[in-house]
Amino acid sequence: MGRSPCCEKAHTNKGAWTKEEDERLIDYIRVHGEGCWRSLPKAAGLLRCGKSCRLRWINYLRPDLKRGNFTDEEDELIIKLHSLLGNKWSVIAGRLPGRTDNEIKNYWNTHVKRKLISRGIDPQTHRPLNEKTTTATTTTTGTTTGAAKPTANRVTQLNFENASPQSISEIKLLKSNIDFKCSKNFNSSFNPRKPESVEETNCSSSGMTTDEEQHQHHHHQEERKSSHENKEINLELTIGLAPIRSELTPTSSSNLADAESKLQQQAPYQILEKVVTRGVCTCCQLGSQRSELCSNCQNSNGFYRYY
DNA sequence: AACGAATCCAACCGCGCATGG
DNA sequence: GCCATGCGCGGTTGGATTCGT
Repeated sequence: MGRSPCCEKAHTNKGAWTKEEDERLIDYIRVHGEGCWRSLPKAAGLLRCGKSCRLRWINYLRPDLKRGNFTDEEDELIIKLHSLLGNKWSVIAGRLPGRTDNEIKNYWNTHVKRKLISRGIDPQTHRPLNEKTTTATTTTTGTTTGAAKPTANRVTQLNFENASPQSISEIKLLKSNIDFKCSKNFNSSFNPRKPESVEETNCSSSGMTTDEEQHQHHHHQEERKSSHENKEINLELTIGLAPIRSELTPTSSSNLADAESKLQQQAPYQILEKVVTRGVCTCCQLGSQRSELCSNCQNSNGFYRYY
């Protein structure tokens, strides 16, 4: 039952890394490159599990890491991206060169949360703390800095038992603007550590389901959920743009103006305005760690494709 | 100076996804 | 289609450090 352990724990070191271990790991990766983390420790002569090596490299040893305090610009960017993406630290990290998901996550929990609260903004919803948009009560435990409670759920469950019909319809409307992770293609293509798939699936129409298929899929999901959602909506906050994307994948430049105006209508995610007006495709904004823009996204009229 | 509280952050853990046999 | 495996992600932990009294 269950998966086999990632390594033989009895023979691995744990805890803080020594300088010697760091050097061994750096030397090995310098020669052989990243990857094959499972076999790396043995090959490099390290008594660590592969996961541990990977983490140490990604979060601490990578040469392109930027150390030191976050700038105000980085601060604001993190807040904006979090309002868009939620706790997708790796995606957010993809937009902050030299920063790791772990670093951003820690920074968020220790600094940014507090900053937002002091501004009267709910760090989870990015709405004013005293705003009552619905009578819904979230079951996510409100965590204060450094006092994270063990909530294994990655899904925000909302209880709508006491919600008014108007609130429920508002929520449904919002929900219809949100992709409930219904498109696996989109999800996997969002992985910043797989830029090739970003380009293949996001930046070209090939390899994607058609708009019609996506609508049907979405519709079926809606039907399945509809009998339950008055009481409890499973509001998966991970990615919020697939339906928008399907509308906005422009096939001609004439569609771009429509696309832009539609994007700007997505009121709950006003941050999109900024993404759009910056004139950079979301695939490059969010997905790719490469500094240059993906060529498939560029259009002759100066716009980029949005997803 | 001493002590407890608060904070920071590197590292660990467990789960989900992708992939290949 | 099923299963095993590897990797990556997000949540959490706990030791180290800083702060306040």
